[in-house]
Amino acid sequence: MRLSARTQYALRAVSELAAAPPGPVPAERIALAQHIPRRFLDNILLQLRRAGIVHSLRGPDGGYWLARPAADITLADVIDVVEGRPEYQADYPGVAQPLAEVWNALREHEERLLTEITFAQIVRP
Amino acid sequence: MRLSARTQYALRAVSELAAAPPGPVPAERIALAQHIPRRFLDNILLQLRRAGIVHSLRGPDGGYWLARPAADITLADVIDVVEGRPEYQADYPGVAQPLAEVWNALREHEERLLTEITFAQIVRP
DNA sequence: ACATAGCCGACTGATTAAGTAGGAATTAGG
DNA sequence: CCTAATTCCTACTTAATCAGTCGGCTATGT
Repeated sequence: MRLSARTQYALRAVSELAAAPPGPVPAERIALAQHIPRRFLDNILLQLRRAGIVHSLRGPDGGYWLARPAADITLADVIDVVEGRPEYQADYPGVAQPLAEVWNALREHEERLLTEITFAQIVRP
Repeated sequence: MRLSARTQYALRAVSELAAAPPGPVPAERIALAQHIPRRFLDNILLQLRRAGIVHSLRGPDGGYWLARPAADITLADVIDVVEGRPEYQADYPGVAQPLAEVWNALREHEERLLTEITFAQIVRP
């Protein structure tokens, strides 16, 4: 379960939005709260917006907020956007073939967890 | 659960050794059976030998074999050698803190599976 | 108008991944 | 001893990915 810094930042940013009271949260606030490099965060939030995870508003009192209720956004939703769907295929010849089933089992377990946990659960443990 | 090509090759090579009758198996044979670039495989087998996973013998009729019974070598044993132990640490401020526990849960499940499955199980499913 | 935000593509420097190259050392058989 | 098979070892190369950074533009509320 390797997650890039970018992905972890994205998850933390969304957590921050999920925990915030309604209304736009400026990127600056998120950056400070989660110790994320400001410019990099911009970049990530842009990606999340394009994917429809968050909405945004420019100008004073602008910022970002969740496009859906936190209970409807799973960890997998965010990871998929930032990390991209992993193409998995196994060409394991002969005796090594059973290895592929181990990866499948692991991947499924991972998938199940990540699609079950929402940000509502994260911010209210 | 991201595994580098190197790691997957290592696991497949060990599987091949686990499935072979007693006696040295030349790298060439493994490379052919598993479609692994020959030189690269050399490299990997060297690492496995240094880690004490396999033994080797040079010269004609030389090759590699498992240092221990296949039932005593787990997937984790090989992965740890090739991939190196992952340093995990989480500095998840504030509301994002619960994320860390999700990673822990995933990592533990992964760990459990990988340390339980041996190459004896892989080659005799 | 002005300050405060987000929007956007391009760029950079460091690290890792995936092999390759060239040859030296060892072993068995004749 | 000679030869062929095979492992051993260091170093190199090439491409991709990662983790940001930069410069400037655009929208919005007061």
